[in-house]
Amino acid sequence: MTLGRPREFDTQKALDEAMDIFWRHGYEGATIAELTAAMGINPPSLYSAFGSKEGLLKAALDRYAQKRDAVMHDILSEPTAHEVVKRLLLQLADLQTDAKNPPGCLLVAGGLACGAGAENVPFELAARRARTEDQLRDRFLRAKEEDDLPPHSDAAALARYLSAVIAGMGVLASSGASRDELREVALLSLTAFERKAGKTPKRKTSISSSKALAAESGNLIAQTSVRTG
Amino acid sequence: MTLGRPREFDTQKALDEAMDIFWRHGYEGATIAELTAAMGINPPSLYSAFGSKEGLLKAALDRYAQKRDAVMHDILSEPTAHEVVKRLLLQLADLQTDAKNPPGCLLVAGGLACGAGAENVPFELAARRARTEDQLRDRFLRAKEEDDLPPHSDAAALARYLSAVIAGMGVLASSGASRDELREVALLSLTAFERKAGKTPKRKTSISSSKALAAESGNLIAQTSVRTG
DNA sequence: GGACTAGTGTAGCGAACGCTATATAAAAAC
DNA sequence: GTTTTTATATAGCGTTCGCTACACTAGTCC
Repeated sequence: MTLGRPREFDTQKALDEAMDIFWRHGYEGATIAELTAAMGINPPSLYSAFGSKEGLLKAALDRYAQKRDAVMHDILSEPTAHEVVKRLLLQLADLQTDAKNPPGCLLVAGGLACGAGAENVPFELAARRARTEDQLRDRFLRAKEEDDLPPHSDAAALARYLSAVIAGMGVLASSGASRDELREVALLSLTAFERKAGKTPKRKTSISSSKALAAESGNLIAQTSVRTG
Repeated sequence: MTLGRPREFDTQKALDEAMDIFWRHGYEGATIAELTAAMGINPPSLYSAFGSKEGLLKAALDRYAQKRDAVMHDILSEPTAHEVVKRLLLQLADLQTDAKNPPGCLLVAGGLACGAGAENVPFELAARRARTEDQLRDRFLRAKEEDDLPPHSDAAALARYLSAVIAGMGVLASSGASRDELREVALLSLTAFERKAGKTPKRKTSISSSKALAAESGNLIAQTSVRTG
């Protein structure tokens, strides 16, 4: 034991609860009272452990990144860029609609635009999103070296495109899109990573989504109008 | 003149200013003090004209939709789905990085997740986003009827995919992406709307972005790391 | 044991929040 | 003119915000 009275709460469990609140209500929408209630502690414990509300957010984001990196590591080790992207997007469709988490992505729902006194929160979230983009860019650069992607392809642009799709899926998910709807978006996004006919014998579905999901399309309009209402 | 003392401020100009504040700081980050200062009025005038902070947001969103519909009307009248999408995405890349507005999209930056007492703000924004998605779906249904899109294509899924891309571009823009970076995303997104070889003689660039933008790719990594910093 | 260090619970700080009571000013109605 | 109606400016309402002073407790160190 280090010194003084030992901490009575589990830091990581508390951070998981804080993460959930930030995710669900955004940084500015999450109040200290709500956070401490969810974490099962009192304000002084929060401030002695994390310094400030923003410090708590950063600690929660670190934990978020930690979990995400574990997933990303597996995905990035897929043999081809196409498989990396396909698995990444389909897994994100699952994660962003997983009932264990709030819908969408913490790095997007946390707050894209904040008020006075929280100006660097959007910046902080953007930095975390950029990390994933950088990982993808590096993976695509490797794919070019391996002749997996054509030499004229722009790894940075492809990574940025994926970054946009991922964020967009997060927005859709946070407004109630279903898992299958997100999977359709994922499969359509994949089009940009398909080798064109003549280069390789492989040909995938082009404009429509996969057959497996086609049956779902009947009620999508109804679901869309629910989101609209 | 109707009755009583006439209003001294221009409602639409005031709404434009309010829109700017909501756009820049989000719903929860925008304070009444900041809004009234930007609108050049005092709180009682705001509340007599718009009822509440949320009422002001809705009025600002109505004005936003009004401007957006004017743009959408022209775009949707392009002859083919491909041209609709191309013009839409490229124009959005311009709009979301136009110095006359805050970066990104009000319907995304306004608030994806809000705290207690503002629960229906994210819902309201989602409904406005869904409207654009519905317009696109209807346009793609028409394109199918005109044999402009293949009969097996899923208009709703394509519209949802675009909705994701648009939102994603908004996220990127709000974290400082440049106009050219967004244009690259737009062109890559367009891949999902290209007829495949064998169907039509036309062939566009496949994986890399257009040649016109290729020259920009050299400093994109640097710009990305600025976003990261 | 006593000194020291650090976490916990209560209770509440000052500031900012969304919003409004009140008095006054500017127009139409008569 | 007087009355009626609505907008404006000042000033401040009650509440909630992020955060902390304080007293106390649970440990290590000697």
